[in-house]
Amino acid sequence: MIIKIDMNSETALYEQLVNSVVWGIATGRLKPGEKMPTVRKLAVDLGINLHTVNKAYAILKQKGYLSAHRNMGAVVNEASAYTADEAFKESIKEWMKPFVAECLARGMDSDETASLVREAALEIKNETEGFA
Amino acid sequence: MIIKIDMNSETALYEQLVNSVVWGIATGRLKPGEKMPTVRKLAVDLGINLHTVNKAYAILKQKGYLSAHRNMGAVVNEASAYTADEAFKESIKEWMKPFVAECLARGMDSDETASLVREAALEIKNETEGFA
DNA sequence: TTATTTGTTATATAACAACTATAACAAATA
DNA sequence: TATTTGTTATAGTTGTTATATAACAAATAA
Repeated sequence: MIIKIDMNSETALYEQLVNSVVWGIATGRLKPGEKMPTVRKLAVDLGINLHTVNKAYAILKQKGYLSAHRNMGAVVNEASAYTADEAFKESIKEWMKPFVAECLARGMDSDETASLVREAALEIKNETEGFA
Repeated sequence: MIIKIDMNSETALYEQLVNSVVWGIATGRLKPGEKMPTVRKLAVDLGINLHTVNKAYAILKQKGYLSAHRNMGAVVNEASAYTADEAFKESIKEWMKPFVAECLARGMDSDETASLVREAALEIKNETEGFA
C-alpha cells in the first residue's frame, strides 16, 4: 500500500498516517494479515522522521488495528480486534457532535445531516486516490 | 446564556467557546439578535484571558454566526448569514470523513453510520446542560 | 467636550505539542 | 555473531495555546 502525506495540511503528520491506515482498512485495500512497511522504511519513503511514524503506529496498535513485534514489522489485525462496540459508537458520536451541531445551526435537520454522512461513507468506499 | 468550559478537556478553550455558541444556536437557545456577553465580561466570568475569548469571537464572526461593533458587544446574526450552502456541506463532509472511515473500518455500513449521526443530532436538540 | 465602554491590535512570556536528530536498548532472525 | 526492527531516551526547534500588559479606535454616556 502506498501512503501519501500532505506537508501543507493542518492535520498533524502522525494523524494523517493514522487516518490513511484506517481509510485503507475501511476500503478493503488493507486486509487482515497484511504487512505494513517498517517504521524506518516508511519514514524514509515519506521523507519524515522515524518517530512520527512510530507515534502513528503506536496509536494504531492502541486502537486495535495493528500488531507489532520486534524485528517482524507491523501487521494488520483481524477484524475482531477492532469492532464497533457500544463504547466506540458513543465516543464517535461525541467526537462528531461539534460538526453535527454546526449542521443544525445552519438549518439542516437530523435526516439531512445523516444523509451527508451517508454520502461521505459512499465516497470513501469508492475512493481510490492515495492507495495502490 | 451561560457558557461553561472544561479546563481539563483536550479541546482548546477557544474551540470550546466556539462549539458552545454554535451549540446554542443549534438548540435555539441562542437566537438571532441576541446579545453576547462582552469579551472582557465573559473572560472574567470564565476565569480566562480576554484574548482567548476574543479569538473565539473572531472565528465565530468569520463563520458568520456573530457580528461585533466597537462598544456594542457581539450579537448573534440572522440565520441568512450562516446557511448550509454547498461549500459548507462539502467541507463538513471532508472533516467528518476520518470518523466515518473509522466506522466503516469497524464493519459498520453507510446506513448504520448515518443513523449514529441522526442519533447525535437528536441528542443535541434535547440537550439542555451548559446553557440557561 | 470628556470619560467610559468595548472591540481590536500589539508585544512579551510560559507551557505544551509536533517534529526532528542522534543514540541506544531489546527481541527476533539470518 | 551480526543485522533487522520495534521501542525508548534525550535534546533541540518550531508552532500553538493561553496568559499578562498595554495601547488604540469607535461608539456611547455624562
